[in-house]
Formats: sequence, structure tokens, C-alpha cells
Amino acid sequence: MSSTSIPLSSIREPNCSEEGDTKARLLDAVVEIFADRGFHATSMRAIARRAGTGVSAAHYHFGSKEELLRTALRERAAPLNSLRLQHLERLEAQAEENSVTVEDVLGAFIRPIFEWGAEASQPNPVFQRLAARLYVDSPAVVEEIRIEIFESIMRRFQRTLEGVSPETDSQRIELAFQLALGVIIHTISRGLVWCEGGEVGRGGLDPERIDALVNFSAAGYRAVVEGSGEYDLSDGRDAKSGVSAVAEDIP
Amino acid sequence: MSSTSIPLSSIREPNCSEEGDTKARLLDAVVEIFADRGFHATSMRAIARRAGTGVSAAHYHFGSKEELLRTALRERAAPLNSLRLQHLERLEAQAEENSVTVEDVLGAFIRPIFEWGAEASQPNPVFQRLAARLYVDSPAVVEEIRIEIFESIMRRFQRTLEGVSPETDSQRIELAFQLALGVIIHTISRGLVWCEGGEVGRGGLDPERIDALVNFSAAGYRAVVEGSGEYDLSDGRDAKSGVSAVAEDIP
DNA sequence: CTATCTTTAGAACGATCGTTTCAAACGTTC
DNA sequence: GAACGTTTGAAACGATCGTTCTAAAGATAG
Repeated sequence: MSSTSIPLSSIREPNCSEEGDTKARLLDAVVEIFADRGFHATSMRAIARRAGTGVSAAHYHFGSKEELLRTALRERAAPLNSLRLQHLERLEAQAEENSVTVEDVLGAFIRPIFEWGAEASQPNPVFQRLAARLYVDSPAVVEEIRIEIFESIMRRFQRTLEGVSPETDSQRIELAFQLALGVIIHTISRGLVWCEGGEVGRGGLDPERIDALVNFSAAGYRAVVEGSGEYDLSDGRDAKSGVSAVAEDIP
Repeated sequence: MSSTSIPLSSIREPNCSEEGDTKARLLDAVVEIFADRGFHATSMRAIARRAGTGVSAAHYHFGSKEELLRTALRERAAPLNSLRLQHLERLEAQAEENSVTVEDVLGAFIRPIFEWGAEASQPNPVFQRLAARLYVDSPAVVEEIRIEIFESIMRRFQRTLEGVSPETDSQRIELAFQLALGVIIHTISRGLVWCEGGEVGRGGLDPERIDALVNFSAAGYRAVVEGSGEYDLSDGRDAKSGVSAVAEDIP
């Protein structure tokens, strides 16, 4: 019966709550340090030190630095995608198609970022800075992880946006969405929505600034997707040709 | 007359054109590699290899890796600030104050980025990626350099923007400007305006996409500065409360 | 208990980092 | 040519990187 019968509890299940203490602390540690400093500046020794263990434990459980980060981000970023899907599906369910606005869709993309991590054990803005790191950190492995984690949900939102503006070709929508993504990433990594005390990483969220972020993204998106000159021509000037004239005047 | 009289040409002037070959090649090399890989992933040996010299030459001329990067960026980024100032002053000269639009000012901030480096010896988008790196790379020295290079011109544009919207408090204008900056940085570092061939770093600029970038930034800026609900309410819904309803519905 | 497997700490390995040293090459001035 | 300061290449230094090795501690089963 040593190996023929089912070994019952001989193989320890890895999800056991009090067993994976070291593993969980390592995942916490790599997330925190990577969010702060990026991949290259995150050393295995610093991770182990923060987790209160040795470097060998990290390699024993995860095999390599890359795989440790990959595992941590796979696990930690999943809730954000779930939240975003929740928002989006609720949106599509409660309204017929052509009453969904760009603000709705981009809000469903943006607002979960700031709800994310509220149910977790982390202090606060670690998760948000983590998401931003995935976009601004350059090593190849980070790009791989970002694609694995965010590419699918991005395509999902892209499809919804195409439904909101069915007359616009998808390439233009993709550009506008990418530009909106830039606002979001910069907002997170510069801490523009945490304002109390002036410190970037601390203090509470400012709901007004989150609204400003959504409004900025949506208005910019509209300007690109629906064409320029549609939102404010009160000064009687065509915005686009106005700027171009300046640019082309430079010798 | 050895040291009392003026030593004429005994002290070699460092601006001599054919003398600073190694120095110039080192500056080129550090700019290229840093723009691609960031500070931590840019090694002195890689810089020296690309410059066709040894590491000791780099330390001889610049003292340290930090100072090499600082010198290179000081020299290479100055033309961008000049271009931006040119655009801005031309703008303020040719029009009385209240005919200058947000598109004009943001265009004067954005468009020089893509004219920048046209007169230099570099291939092409190195300079643009360089500017983006200064914002997304985390080491302390990079932030110092970014502040030294860009802080003054940012304040200059901030003041002009305050003149365009004199009724808006400066904190809101700063937020809107920062959000616009996020679009710009992301556009550069993702190569969203170089579209031919799909490759990020190569191919020509797409003027349409630069226009889209300016329009996006300006429309977003307006939405934050002038308040929401001013540019498109054709579907009869208040954008802000529309999204908030969704966000607050999530249990 | 013993036997076995899992997990951990500590030391060590090879590679690479920024930096330094040292001597040879170079250019300039007498 | 001799003397001198400037510049460069090659080698080496100490530190740190990711990773591996080894042996001990802990848990589990018979």
C-alpha cells in the first residue's frame, strides 16, 4: 500500500493555511520590494530578509527569482482582474448596449484599481504600485508577466469599447485606450490620487482625484475616437489646426 | 614665465572638437543604453564596449557612473527645453493672452519632443525614449536628474496654463497637467506614435498620432480644469455620476 | 524508537557590478 | 631628444548578484 493505494494525506496539500507561512511571507516580500524598486533592484537577499528567512528557502519553494515574482504576481493580480470583470459585467447587464458610456467603461477599468487590496492583508497602495511597475519596468520577464496578467482583460475592455463606438475602426480605439492607460499608470506610479500629507505612498485616497482621473481619460478618449473639435470650440478656433500652425512655424 | 604669465594654450580647452572623441562616444553610448534598459541595467562595461574604449576612460573623464549619466543627460536634454521655450514664447508673442488655447500650450509642450534630435547625430527615437526613462526609472539619481532637467520648464508651462485658465486654482491645473504628462510619457515609452512596421523603436513618426496625442491630452486637461459635463452630454447622462453609480454599487 | 521525507540556515560558487591601480602610449613644450 | 601632463588599456579589488551545496532541524509513518 505504499504507492499503489491513494496515499491519503502523505502528500501534504500546499494550500494548508498554517503550513505555507514561509511561502506566503516570501510572496508578500517580493511584491512589496518589487513594487518599490523594480526587478533589477529587488535582490533575493532583500526578499529573504524581509520575509525573515534565508535565500535557500526562496529557491526551494520557487526555483528562481523570476519564478518567485511570476508566482507572486499571478496570485496577487488576479483579484484586480476579477473586480474589473465584475464592474464590466454589471455594466453590460444593467443597461442596453447604446446607453453605456465611455466614462462607464473606463470607470470600470480604473476604479477597481483603488478598491483592489482593500480585502487583503497589505497596508495599502502596494498593489497599485505593483500594477504600475509591470508597465514601467523594462526586464523581459516583467513584460512577460504583464502580458500574461493584463493582456486578456485589456482585450475584453477593448471589445466593449468597440461596442460603444461601433462606427470607429478598432485601431483608433486601441490607440485611445492605450493613451488612457498611460494616464492611469502615471497616476498610480506618481501617487497623484493619494494626497493627504503630500507623501506619495501614504495617506488615504482622494475620491475627487479618482473622478478627475476617470474624467480625464474619458474626455481624452472621446477626443481621439470621436474626432477633434467636438468638445470645446467656444473660442472659435479649430484646436487641431491651431496647434499645427504653431508647430509648422518653427523654422 | 612658467606659471606667472598666462599659460596661453598650456591648459587644453575641453571644447576642442577633435579632442573629445572618446568623451563624446561615451556620452552617446550611455544615452543609448540607458534609454533602452534603465540605470541599473546599464553597466559601465557595456557603455565602454559600445564606445569602443575601456572602463577606465569613462571613469577618467566623468568620475563615476552617476556623473557620466548626469553629464550626458544635461547635454542631450537641453535642446528639448530650448525647443519647448521657443514654441511657448512664439505662442505668447503672436497672440494676446486670452486667445491662447490649452491645445496650443500642450502642443508646445508635446510637439518639440518629436522634433528633438532631428538636428543631432543619433538615429532617431533615442532622445524620446531617454525622456521617458527619466520618468519611469526609479533610482534616486535618475529622479535627481529628471528634476534638474525638467522641473524648471514644467513650472514655466504650469504658469502659462494658469494664465489660460485664470479662474481655476493652481492645484487643479497641476493635477491636470500631471495627468497629461502621463499620456505623453506612456506614448513615448510604448512607441505609440511610431507605427510603420509595428516595431516600437524604428520607422517614421505618424503625424496623425501626434495630433491624437495632443488632442487627447488637451481634452482630458479641459475635462479636469473646466469641470466635467462640458464637452459631450449628447446621451443625456452626467458622466461623473454615471460612473460613480457603478462603482458604489459594488458590494 | 527508527526511517524517511520536507524544509531550512549557512556557507560557498561563479559571474558581474562600480571602481581603482598601474604602466604604457600620446601629445605638447622646452 | 628630454621632460611633462593627459589619456588609455589591462588587470585587479571588494562588493553584491542569483544560485547551489551541505548538513541539520522538523515533521510524519511504520
